[in-house]
Amino acid sequence: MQKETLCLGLLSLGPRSGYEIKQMFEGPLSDFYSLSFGTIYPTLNNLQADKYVSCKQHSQSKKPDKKVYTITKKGMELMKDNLLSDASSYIRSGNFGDQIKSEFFLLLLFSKYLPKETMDTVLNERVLYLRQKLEQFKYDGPVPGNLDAIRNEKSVSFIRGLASSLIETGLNYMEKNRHLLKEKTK
Amino acid sequence: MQKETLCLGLLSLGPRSGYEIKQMFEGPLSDFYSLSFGTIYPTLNNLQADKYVSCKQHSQSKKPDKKVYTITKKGMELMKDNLLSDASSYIRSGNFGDQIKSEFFLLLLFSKYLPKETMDTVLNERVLYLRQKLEQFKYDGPVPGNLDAIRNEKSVSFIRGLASSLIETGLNYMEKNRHLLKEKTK
DNA sequence: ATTATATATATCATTCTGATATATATACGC
DNA sequence: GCGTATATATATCAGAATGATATATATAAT
Repeated sequence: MQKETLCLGLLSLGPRSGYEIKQMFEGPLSDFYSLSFGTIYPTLNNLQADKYVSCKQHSQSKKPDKKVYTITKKGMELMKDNLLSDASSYIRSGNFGDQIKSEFFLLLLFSKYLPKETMDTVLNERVLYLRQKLEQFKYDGPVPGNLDAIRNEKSVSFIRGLASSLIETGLNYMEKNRHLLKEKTK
Repeated sequence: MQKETLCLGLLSLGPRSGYEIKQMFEGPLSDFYSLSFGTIYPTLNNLQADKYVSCKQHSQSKKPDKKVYTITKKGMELMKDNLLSDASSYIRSGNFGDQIKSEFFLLLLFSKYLPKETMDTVLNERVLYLRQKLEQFKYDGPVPGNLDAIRNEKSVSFIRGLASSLIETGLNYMEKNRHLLKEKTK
C-alpha cells in the first residue's frame, strides 16, 4: 500500500498532525505496519499540494507550529480508489504473506553459536515483551484522545482478538518447548 | 543483524552461491527475514575481499559462472563475534518486537471502505495461503539439497513448531470470527 | 540543578528493495 | 516443432524508506 493511501486512511479517522500520525504507528499499529518521520512529513506536504488534505496551523509560541491536516473530499475519493486497486492487486499478486524482519528468529536460528545464558536471556526478554504486548491488546480502558479513533474502528476489535490469540499461542509454545533449544551440539 | 553476519551464518551451514542464498530467503526463511539480490551479491563480494569467505568459480559454458562461497576461519570468528554483540544489543535495546509490514492488516483496518465481496476474497485467499504455509511447515519429507542444511538445524524444529501453532491459531480465529467484519457501518 | 522525555517539523546520507539487463537451458502446451 | 514460461546465475542502479540529526522549548524526574 502506498504511503499516501495509508496517511489518507489514518486522516479519514479524524484530523491529525504528522507527529500524531507517527504516534499511531508507535502504538498497537506498530505490530502491523510503520512509517518514519522522513516518510510521513514529505507525504503530508505532497498531499496538501495536491489538495487531498487541507492544513490548519496552530501557532504555539516558540514551539514549531502544529500543522493539523484534514482529509478533503478529493482525498477521500483518492483513498477509496487506491484502496480498491490495492486490494485487487493484492489478490492478483498471489503474495498473501507479510513482510517480516525478525531479529529474534535470526538469533534463534543461529542460537548454536551463542552461549546458552545469552540465548536464555533473549528468550526471557521476549517472553516478558510478549506478555506486555498481550496486556496492551487486551486492555479495554481509556486511551489517549489521539489513539481513540483507531481504537473504536470495528475492524480493530477483530484485529485485537487475532493478535491476542496469536501472542497467547506463542507464549504457550515457548514455555512448553524452550527446553528443546538447550540440547546443544557441543 | 547486519547483512554480513546473516550471509556468514547461512554460509556456516555449508558452501553456497548467491543465488542459492536467495533461494533460502524464498523458502521457509522468508517468513522471518529476507534479503534481495541487490544486497546479497555486493555483500558476498565485500566478504570475499576481506577474506571472510573464499570463492570457487564453477564454469558453466555460456551461463554465468556459478560462484560458490565457503566461509573461512576468519569468517566464522567474525560471525560468532557479531552474533554475540547482536544478541547483547538486542537485549540492551529493549525492543523485542519484529519489524512487520502487513498489507493484509492494512486492508483489514480499512475494510469499511471496501466492497464486502472484495474483503471476502481477500480473507479467502489469505486463508488458502495460510493453509498452504501450514502444510509447508509441517511437511517432513525430503527437500532440495539446497535447503537441506537449514532444515536439519536443531533450532529449526523449534521454529517450525512455533510457526505451525501460530498459523493454526490464526486460521481458527479467522474462521470463527470473520463474520464480525461483515457488520458494516452503512 | 541537571538530565531525560515529550512536543513538533524538517532534512538528508546511507541503506535496501525491486526492476532491469544479460545469457542460456529446459519444460510445457498445442 | 514452435513459441512461451520458468529456472539458473550474476550484476547494477534508480527510486524509496529508514534512522539519525538539527532545531527549539516545556515539563517531569532525580
